[in-house]
Amino acid sequence: MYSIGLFSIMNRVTVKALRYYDKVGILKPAHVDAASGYRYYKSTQIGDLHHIMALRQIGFTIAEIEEALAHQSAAELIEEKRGQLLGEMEALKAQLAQTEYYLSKAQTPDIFIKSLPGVTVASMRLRIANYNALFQVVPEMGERMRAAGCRLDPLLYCFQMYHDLEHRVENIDVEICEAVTEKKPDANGLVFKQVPEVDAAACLLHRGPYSTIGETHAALYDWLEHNRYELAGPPREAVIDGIWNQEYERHWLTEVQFPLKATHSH
Amino acid sequence: MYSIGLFSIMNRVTVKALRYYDKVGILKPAHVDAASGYRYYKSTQIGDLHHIMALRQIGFTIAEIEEALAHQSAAELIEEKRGQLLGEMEALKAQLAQTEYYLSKAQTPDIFIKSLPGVTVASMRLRIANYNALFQVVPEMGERMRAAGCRLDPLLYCFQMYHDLEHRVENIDVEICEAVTEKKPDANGLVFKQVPEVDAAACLLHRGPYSTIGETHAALYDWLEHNRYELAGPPREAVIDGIWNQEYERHWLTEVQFPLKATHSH
DNA sequence: CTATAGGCTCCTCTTAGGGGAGAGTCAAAT
DNA sequence: ATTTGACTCTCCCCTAAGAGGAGCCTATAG
Repeated sequence: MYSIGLFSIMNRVTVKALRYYDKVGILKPAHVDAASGYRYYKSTQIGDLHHIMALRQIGFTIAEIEEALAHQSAAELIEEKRGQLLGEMEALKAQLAQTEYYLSKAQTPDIFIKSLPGVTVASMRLRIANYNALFQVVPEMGERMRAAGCRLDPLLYCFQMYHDLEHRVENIDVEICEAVTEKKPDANGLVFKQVPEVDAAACLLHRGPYSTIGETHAALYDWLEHNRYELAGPPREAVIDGIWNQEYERHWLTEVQFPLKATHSH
Repeated sequence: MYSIGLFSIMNRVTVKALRYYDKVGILKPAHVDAASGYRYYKSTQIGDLHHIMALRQIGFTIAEIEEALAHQSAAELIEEKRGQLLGEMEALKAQLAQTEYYLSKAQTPDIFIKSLPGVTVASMRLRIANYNALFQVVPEMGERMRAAGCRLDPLLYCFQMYHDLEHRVENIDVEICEAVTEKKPDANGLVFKQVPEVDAAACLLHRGPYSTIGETHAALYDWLEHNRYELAGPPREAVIDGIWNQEYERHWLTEVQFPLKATHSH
């Protein structure tokens, strides 16, 4: 019989941990003195402790250890843990790629991966000569929507999707979408539809005029490559602040969004 | 100005998180209504939030983000984070190798990596014909120690080190060590010395008689290979329960300890 | 017999928020 | 003007696996 301190030193496990394992019930001392409350361990318990520590070292939580001890067949639990570990590994690799990207660019992190909501939109898809044409088309679309009796969703998610397979500055295939509260019958060039949710999109804010938005797109394309992601849908530009809102172009704000799917690593 | 709910939806960050960022001071709302306490955010704060979320996504803690925001030069913090991530990656790889080892052996985890304490020992190094000779040598060593006036360390760490370069069953180069409270002058074959601490050793319990201890050694050698570790010193056997203690051989208990160093990966 | 080392319980603290209670507030519809 | 329902507020408790420490009790060596 060993006192807790001796058992702790023998096995290089802290006294705190041994008391905790007692409390949660995965390793109860062989004997507890009724009068003093002192815990005493037997040498046969060294094996039990080894087992617990071995499981801890492959990443089992205490609850999982409890289950493993009860169930007696650890194999499927280990298989499951292996799956978890592989998942964590992927996440770590992605983070590592990101750090390396920002270090190589000597840039402060500004690309944020988030999901995009599914929304009901009024949309118009058309081919425009260049970016400036948007300033004419968008207000006109607003007119038509008012005429159709649409109400904007308070979410205020208005964006353009670019359907060309690469970034263009002329003759652009663009779809303008504005979130609305409900669908109306298609009319006057307006098409109402449901844009599905996107699980993950890399988002980068663009500040300033439209003329330089190509740089922001380029930065995201560059990022895609370094981080082993692929585009999973047309790039979007979500308009946040613009001409109707801010007098100076340098205060304009647009979020460029690239829907993602992971490149199969290996 | 956006209410917290709208700002939350726009950026796909929970309201709880925004309140938390307010509380810890990394993102204070542009305006807080004095009467109602309502938080209002401006569109310029979207950029700040993006920055925070980008840092979070590469693994920065809130405290590190605070520092990054204050210091303004994120590069060295990112470099540091990269180092941390690489460390975590190594740990994960080790865990993964372990899970795969146990799955391949259809074995329940029982190998426990721990450090070994540095101790002052009385030692005798000699060549013995076979394992059984230990039962003669060890008690004799006890006699000599008593004669020399040694006192055993209450730690009770008594072990043999095997200096042969591979496991042997005959003509064994063994060093018997028993932890003592203080050094005495060397005499009568006893050598007093300091055994240094070992950072990491793979430990596996052997139950039962000495005759089968070779299997336990073999299991550890096998484990070494699968887990890309190398032996960093002579294997040890730490005696826990033995003939002086337990009548039946099947109750004997010995911990086999393999000092480790990591194989340089890749 | 006493000093001291070791053991006991109980409390708080750690991350980054999540869940919920109870109360107050805002904006649209009546 | 009022109602209603959706939002928002603060406050409290919860997480995992112990670490750190306070205050008190006990085992053991001299």
